[in-house]
Amino acid sequence: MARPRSDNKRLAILSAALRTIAAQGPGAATAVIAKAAGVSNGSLFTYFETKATLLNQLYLDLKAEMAAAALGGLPADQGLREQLHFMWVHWLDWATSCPDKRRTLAHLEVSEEITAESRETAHGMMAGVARLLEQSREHGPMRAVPLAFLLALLSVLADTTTDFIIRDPANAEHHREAGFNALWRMIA
Amino acid sequence: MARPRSDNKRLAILSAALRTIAAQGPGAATAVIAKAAGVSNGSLFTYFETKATLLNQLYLDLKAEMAAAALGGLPADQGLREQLHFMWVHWLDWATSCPDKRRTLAHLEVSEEITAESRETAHGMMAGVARLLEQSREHGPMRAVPLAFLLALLSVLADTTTDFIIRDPANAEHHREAGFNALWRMIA
Amino acid sequence: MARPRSDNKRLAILSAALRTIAAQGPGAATAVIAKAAGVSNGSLFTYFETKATLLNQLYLDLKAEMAAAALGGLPADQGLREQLHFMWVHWLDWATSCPDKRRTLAHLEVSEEITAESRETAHGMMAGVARLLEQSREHGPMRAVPLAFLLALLSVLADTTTDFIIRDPANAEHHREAGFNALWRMIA
Amino acid sequence: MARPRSDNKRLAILSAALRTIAAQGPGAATAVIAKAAGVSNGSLFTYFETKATLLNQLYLDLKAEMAAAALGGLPADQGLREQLHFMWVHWLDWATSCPDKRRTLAHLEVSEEITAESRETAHGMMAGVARLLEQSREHGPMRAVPLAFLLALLSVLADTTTDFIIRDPANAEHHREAGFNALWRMIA
DNA sequence: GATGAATGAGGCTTCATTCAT
DNA sequence: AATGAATGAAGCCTCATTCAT
Repeated sequence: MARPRSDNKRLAILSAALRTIAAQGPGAATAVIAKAAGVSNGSLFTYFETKATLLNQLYLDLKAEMAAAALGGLPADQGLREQLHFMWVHWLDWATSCPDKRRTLAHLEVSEEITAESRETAHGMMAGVARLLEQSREHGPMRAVPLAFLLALLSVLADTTTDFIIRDPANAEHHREAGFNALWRMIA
Repeated sequence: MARPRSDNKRLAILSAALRTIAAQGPGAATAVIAKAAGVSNGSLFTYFETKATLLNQLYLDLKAEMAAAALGGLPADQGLREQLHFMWVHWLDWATSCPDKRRTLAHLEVSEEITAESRETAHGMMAGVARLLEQSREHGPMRAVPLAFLLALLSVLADTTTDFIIRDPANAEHHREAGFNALWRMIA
Repeated sequence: MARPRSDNKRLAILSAALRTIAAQGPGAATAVIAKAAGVSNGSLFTYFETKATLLNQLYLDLKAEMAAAALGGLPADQGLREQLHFMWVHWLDWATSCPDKRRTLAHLEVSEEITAESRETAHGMMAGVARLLEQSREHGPMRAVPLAFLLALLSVLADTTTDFIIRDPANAEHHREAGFNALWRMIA
Repeated sequence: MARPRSDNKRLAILSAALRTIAAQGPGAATAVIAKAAGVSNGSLFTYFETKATLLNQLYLDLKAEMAAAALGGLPADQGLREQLHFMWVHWLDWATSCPDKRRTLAHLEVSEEITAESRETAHGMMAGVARLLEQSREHGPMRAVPLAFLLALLSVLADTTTDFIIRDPANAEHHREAGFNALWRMIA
């Protein structure tokens, strides 16, 4: 099977999967996703060999988008705290402004269908974040723990903070800063 | 009087569900769970009206067990930091010593099948932890954030730390303390 | 298995079956019937070897009761038309006053579970009605058709008339007489 | 364009349902019907959303066919008695020549699965018969009873007569005329 | 005998994937 | 390549009947 031609269709499927999974979880039927994409039942399988393939791709796309949002435009000329704060703000902005993406990502993160390889790749996308973290903690109390540990902590902190912002958007900025300060106290 | 409903069997089903879901996720077939419990296909449904019922029950049991582990034997006569540390240690001990329970709980936590009511009940089980947290942060930098936020942070910190201990058991104690110190820096 | 002792229980089951089947059709679960009878699940099967046995017994009981209602107190000293009218009135009275019995009988009449033998036996219960019919049509236009045909016609006439009485009870007497007159015109 | 939904297959399923239900009643398993239709288990559900849908469709089809048989080619230029007789003959011809259809229709008529709407629609198909009946009874003894009552009587008369023809086909014509004469005496 | 738990064969329906058009 | 019908393996749950207590 050659590479299918229409990139549009491929993207439509990915986007439909995003919306559908946000609403129904990863158990959403491929037929439903296809219909949401305006594409036939069977076409889905010319673009993605398998439902798992689609899920993994979606996972990687979302992770990449999230990483890009977090890392884009980092003010390299400023202090570490400012850079980390910048990243934090953009990460949370992304997460709170696309609740579907966040929700779907949360679903996929715990899905059995996502392969170890995908998780590996996704991990790599956060290299920039990791680097920033590495520098930030260099002289701090967590200078000796595995970096991966720190990264995981950052991730769940961001996630939890996002939850609270979504639940109580009136105090978005307040929660955001509280979360960041907690993070900074932890590592620096 | 007829054969009484056997508590053993009930527990066997719960335990089989635990093991099976740890391995296959909440999508595990009831038939598989039944067989793992050494019970007939239909018997499962005399003990649990529905698959969802079983899942919710399992969720509540695990939560209760976790809360009990975390809160049992709290040294009320010691300082807050000591008490919180005590809780932290016992919580992580429980989580690292029953990886299946932890894994299953993680699965259920994000499952669509768990009702709001169950989550509510589970939340109530953590009241003791919440109280401890409340006192610990009373004069600290997070004295103004919603307690629920703090509780959530504690929970994901514990979870993440557990992950690292399981992945690298040789340094269990080290990770455990690193996690606790991070927590304490955050809140106190 | 010896003859079980409690006739009460046997009757309770029969009566529960009557009510339950009226409401849910012959597909009603034996467990439901047992519970309605205030009897255990398994007891039902010490009184009736099989669900089919129960259904057939119920069928026969209802048929017998209906026949008895129709034939009881027949004024043997009066004319044929009067006797047939008497029977007609009592038949319809019975049918309209116990809608559950009628409904259940209708269900059983078309059930696959009722054996040919039961139908035979039930047929025999209508011998009195048949005799009356035989005499009534003796010199009429239907003197040559099989008696069974006539009996069947009488039966469906009565049934249909009952339907209309139940649907429009305000004109019960009117429908009843219209039905009888139609019958009489047909046969005499 | 994909393989179009095959009318053949649809009809095969309907026909298999007809045969299977005639033999086993409306409790017949969808799997059995599918196999009888030479179709996969799941295909049945691409043609009929639900077992109930299939049953209702079958009911309507049979009713329509029966009505068409009864009303087709009505000699409008002849007297009422002749027209009614014509209808009677054709109705009975249809019923006796397709015993399966008749049997299945009888089963469906009393099934819980047939919706009120289907019954309504089916009722409408008999409008032609109703009209004929209306005219026939206009000056007769039943001129005052509800037309629906008459229609019901006609229906059970036809049904009962069919039974006897099937049971004793040697005297088909005889039974047929006896039935018709009884009907005519009743209404005209 | 009475009870109700235990059994396991189906029943209906969904769904990922394949295949004819 | 696109379509959507076809497939059949599960999945959850029901239920008549049996059996331990």
